[in-house]
Amino acid sequence: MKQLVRTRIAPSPTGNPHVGTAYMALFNLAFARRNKGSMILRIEDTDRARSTSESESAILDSLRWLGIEWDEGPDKPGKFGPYRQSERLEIHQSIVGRLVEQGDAYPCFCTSERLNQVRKEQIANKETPRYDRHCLNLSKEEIEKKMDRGDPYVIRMKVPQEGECIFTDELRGEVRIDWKQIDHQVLQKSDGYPTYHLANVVDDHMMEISHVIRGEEWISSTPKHILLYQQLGWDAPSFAHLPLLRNPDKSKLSKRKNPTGIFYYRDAGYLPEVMLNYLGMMGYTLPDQREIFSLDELSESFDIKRMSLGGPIFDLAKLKWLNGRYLREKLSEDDVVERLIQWKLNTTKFKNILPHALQRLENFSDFIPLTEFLFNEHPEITLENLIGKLDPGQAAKLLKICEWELEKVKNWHRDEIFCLFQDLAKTEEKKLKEILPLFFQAMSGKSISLPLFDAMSILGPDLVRVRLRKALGLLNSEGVGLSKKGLKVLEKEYQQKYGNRID
RNA sequence: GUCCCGUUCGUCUAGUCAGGUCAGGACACCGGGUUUUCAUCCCGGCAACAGGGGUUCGAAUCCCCUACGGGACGCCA
Repeated sequence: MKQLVRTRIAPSPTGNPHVGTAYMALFNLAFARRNKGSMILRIEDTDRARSTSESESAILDSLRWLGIEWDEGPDKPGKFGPYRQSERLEIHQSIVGRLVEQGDAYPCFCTSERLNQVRKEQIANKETPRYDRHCLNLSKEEIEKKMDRGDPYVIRMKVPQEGECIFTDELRGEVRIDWKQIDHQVLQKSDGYPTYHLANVVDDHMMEISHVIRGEEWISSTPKHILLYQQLGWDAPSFAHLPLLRNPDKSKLSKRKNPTGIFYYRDAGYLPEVMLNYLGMMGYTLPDQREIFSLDELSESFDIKRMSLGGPIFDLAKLKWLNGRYLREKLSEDDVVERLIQWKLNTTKFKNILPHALQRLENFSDFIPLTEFLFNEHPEITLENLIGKLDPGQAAKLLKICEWELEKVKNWHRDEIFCLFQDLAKTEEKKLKEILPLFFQAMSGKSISLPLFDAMSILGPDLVRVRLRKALGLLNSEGVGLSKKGLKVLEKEYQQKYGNRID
């Protein structure tokens, strides 16, 4: 009797929906459909500090926009819920309790300061950073004493000292990793929430996931997961690790180097079915090698063994070409009109824009030139206009700081952006008026345009980030940007003045 | 640094499992044609089996080593 195929995607709601998530979702879905199984969407929100419900709904929206459908999820109750890990806390804690009782896990009272110190020393001694098992052999009395005192603690897993973990990756075959390489991973944090490793094993088991299809980045922690399955007496699912999408420099796709937000592509005017089609040709070809295909066509013949394992570079040029082909081959003219309206040429969007444009209009024909940059993926900018009266180095610095600061914006609204610029000007000891032309240019390529903060809020974080980066790129290519050294210096300075970066 | 994974045109890839066609297609690029411009479209061109050893009559394909690239090494996922 063949086991029912159940796959899952497990995004963590900690930021902008990422094309990598869509990439994994696509193949999980294709695999599930091909095998008449189901795909589950599970929200991995065990990081209480970073998870937000805005991000969660953004992820759901972005996947829906792409046409990715799940059979069970937080919005689609099924037999195996809840589908949000934060709502499964009791389950996770009881399993952790069981592991402790069995002697497969133990409490650890080490402070993060101590851990950092140990890690530092290990790196200095050229050792592999790893938990030194300081708390492994605490006596019952000691543990009780510390707990009674209310000392914060985590629960760590116990890992064999000898031998190796051997598991089969569906795509790569046998993988062997020495248990010595595996750290005594934290299973439960001091706030009582499980870590990914614990929660994902427990939930995959309880949700009867048959195939774990995830990114290559997880290979090295798979032994931890296998061990947990063993300790809990559960059968492990099959594992298939897909290659990671890459930047043009071959590093793992990151928003610092590439637009990685799903909404970037939506807002820049790409069709969702093109995104899926394009993602589908990253690491995969249909047996007949056709290049234009729908999700259904992909699913119909999908064979995971056909995945190629080299990390594919996400190439905007080919994506653009593909989108062009859909526009002129797959859609009728009526369709295109309809989709164009859906995109930005609609009343809602115009109503959004008009208040900021109205004072600057004399007749209708002013509207398009004035707002053109809101509809343009890449407005043209020139070095001279960009810099204006600023010193080029200063301009580069401001753009970079702004890019970093913008990452901290929680609610992408005019007012918050305004505050950010006020602080920026103050901290850099400039008048707001002095620094704004730079950003007008970076956003619109013009000096006559809409109010900056409103324009930025309409553009959204993804398009804004790319524009800032493009301006920075222009400075660099003209040899007046930030050098590598300059960037390092700036980073330090930034940290002092603005605090840590997040990205 | 340690471990793991990977490597076919600049890019996405076919071919690898079952060794035997000048290594095929697509993007990009270059050239030509159609088009009042541009784009589309059509035709053509450039361009790769990372390197070295084996096994074999024969290796992109099987084995080993090296190099290079990537990933992991968090109370992130």
